[in-house]
Amino acid sequence: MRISEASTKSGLSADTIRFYEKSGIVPPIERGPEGLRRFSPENIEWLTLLYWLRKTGMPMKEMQRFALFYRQGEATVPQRRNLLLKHEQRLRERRADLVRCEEVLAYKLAAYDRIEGKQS
Amino acid sequence: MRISEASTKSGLSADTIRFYEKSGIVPPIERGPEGLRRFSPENIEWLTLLYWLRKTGMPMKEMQRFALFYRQGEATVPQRRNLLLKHEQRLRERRADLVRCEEVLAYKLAAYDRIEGKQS
DNA sequence: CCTTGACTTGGAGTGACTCCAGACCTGTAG
DNA sequence: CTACAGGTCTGGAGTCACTCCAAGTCAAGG
Repeated sequence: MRISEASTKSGLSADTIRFYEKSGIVPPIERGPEGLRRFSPENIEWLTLLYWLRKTGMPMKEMQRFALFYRQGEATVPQRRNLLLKHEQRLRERRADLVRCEEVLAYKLAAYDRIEGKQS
Repeated sequence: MRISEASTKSGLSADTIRFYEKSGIVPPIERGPEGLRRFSPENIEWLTLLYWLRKTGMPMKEMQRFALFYRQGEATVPQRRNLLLKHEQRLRERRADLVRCEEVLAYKLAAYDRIEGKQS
């Protein structure tokens, strides 16, 4: 399949996919005889994983390391597991931040309610 | 108090505070006779709120609008409330993303377990 | 044959910082 | 009194992770 379909299936924009390929986060994609990229189902699975990792804040450098391990085959599974575990940790921290921010907002909104209550 | 203390109390770096002042997200801070910024407790409260808003992904443009309303006084409380409610919505979406990503990671980690199980 | 539309590349632009050079005070130690 | 360290100032360059654009190629439809 071509880049637009790969984009809708993975969630990444066509530009981002090309950019990731240039940066080595996505392996060089096969090309058809006309020079267009032809994506395999594995490519899509990889892109979709990248979509979630970046959406939840994994930095590019870490994605690059992850991609490097991925290209080196199954021997690197322990390293890859470590990277994912580290990211899980990050997710927990982010969730704590969200909860903390919700509290701050609730406090602010309550203050607004008091101000508006006074006015009316 | 001066900028380093404002930084540790709010969580924003001194550079970011200066950058926010240039961008109008923070009102112009009072200066002492030597030209150094002197932060009031209100300044700190505002910076701390900004710290949480940006940490949870509010874009700068929205912070600018929020700051503009803030400087226009209590009459703009309804608009400010709307912005915060919109951000609350964003928080919920982000939390859903985190949860979804945790599922994806759990699935991947389980796949790694199967691979390693085969090897050993 | 001509147009439409998806795709290609390289490069410029954007958002939100982050870092740095060089200058200026202020306070302490010698 | 001088030397030096520490904190702050400004303006501007650098970074990260895209995002958009111009100019070109190609394939299919009318």
